[in-house]
Amino acid sequence: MYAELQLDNQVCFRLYTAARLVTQAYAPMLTELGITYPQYLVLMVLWEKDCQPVNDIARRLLLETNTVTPLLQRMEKLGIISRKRGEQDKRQHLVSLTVKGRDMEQKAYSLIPAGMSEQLASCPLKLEDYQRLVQELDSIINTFKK
Amino acid sequence: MYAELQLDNQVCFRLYTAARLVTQAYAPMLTELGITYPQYLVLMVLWEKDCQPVNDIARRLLLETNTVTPLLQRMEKLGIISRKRGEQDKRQHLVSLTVKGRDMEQKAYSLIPAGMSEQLASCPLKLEDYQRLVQELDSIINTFKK
DNA sequence: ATAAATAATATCGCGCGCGATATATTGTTA
DNA sequence: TAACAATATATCGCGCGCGATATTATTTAT
Repeated sequence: MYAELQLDNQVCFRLYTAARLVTQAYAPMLTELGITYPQYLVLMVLWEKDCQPVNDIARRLLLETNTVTPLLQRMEKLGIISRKRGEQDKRQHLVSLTVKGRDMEQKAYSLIPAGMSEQLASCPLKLEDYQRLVQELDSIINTFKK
Repeated sequence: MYAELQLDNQVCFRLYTAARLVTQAYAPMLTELGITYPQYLVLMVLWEKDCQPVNDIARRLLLETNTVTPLLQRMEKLGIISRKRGEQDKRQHLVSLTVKGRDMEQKAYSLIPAGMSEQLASCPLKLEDYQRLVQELDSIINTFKK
């Protein structure tokens, strides 16, 4: 019985579980939008700045391009983004929002903050707790990112 | 530009990213053990209490049985667990460690705490920060678990 | 005791993540 | 400028997670 190997002492298990459960909490709203959580992340990146190469999106999300490329292909099939080859650098694929993808921002804004805050009503954490949590998570992310 | 839809304001994106990156940090040690992170979670559950039905393992990890069943099937092929039908309840599949699975605890103990603390050396978080983080994550997990 | 409801596990399909590898384009260097 | 290295993206294979559904065994109700 090594304390270091007990499930109840694992930070990583809690991160893994919390991430899964919170992502699941997004599902009802995202289903209404017709997308998944990783697709929603891509949309947030593009809502902030449209027309970005695959690499920039991947770097922003700290994902590999071999994860992002198929994600973008599925989003293209859904008609929410389009891809075109870069003009000065023909290796790049520039990813842009379609009208449908751009219009989804309004609907997301009307669904997601309200939907999440409703579900978070019973969570005992206060604003300052979330702020500290964000800083702690950023410390961990910065420690492990390449 | 809705602040609520900006990537930098998302707790969930940080949970998702931190979970991925910390799980990746386990990979070198787990590769040496020949297992994945979810398989390591199952082993921790069984090291604590051997011979459990699929449901108990799934509940402990807050996973669905349709995730755990194939995970256990792969672990059985690896020779680290065995499954047998319950005697009083023949619907159950009781999962037990093999000798190989039990012996992996020693090796895990020699590899993982040291390997992780080495990688965490550059992380600015202190013991009390981790303790608070654990409590905050537990609040979130308890809010969203069924 | 038999039918219906419930429970435990398994199967299927799909979307990630990611290591490994391939392809095409650009940059660099001899 | 020809060879080589580096870069951007894509493809492939596999292991999750999970919604939906199926199968088998147990429990409950009639």
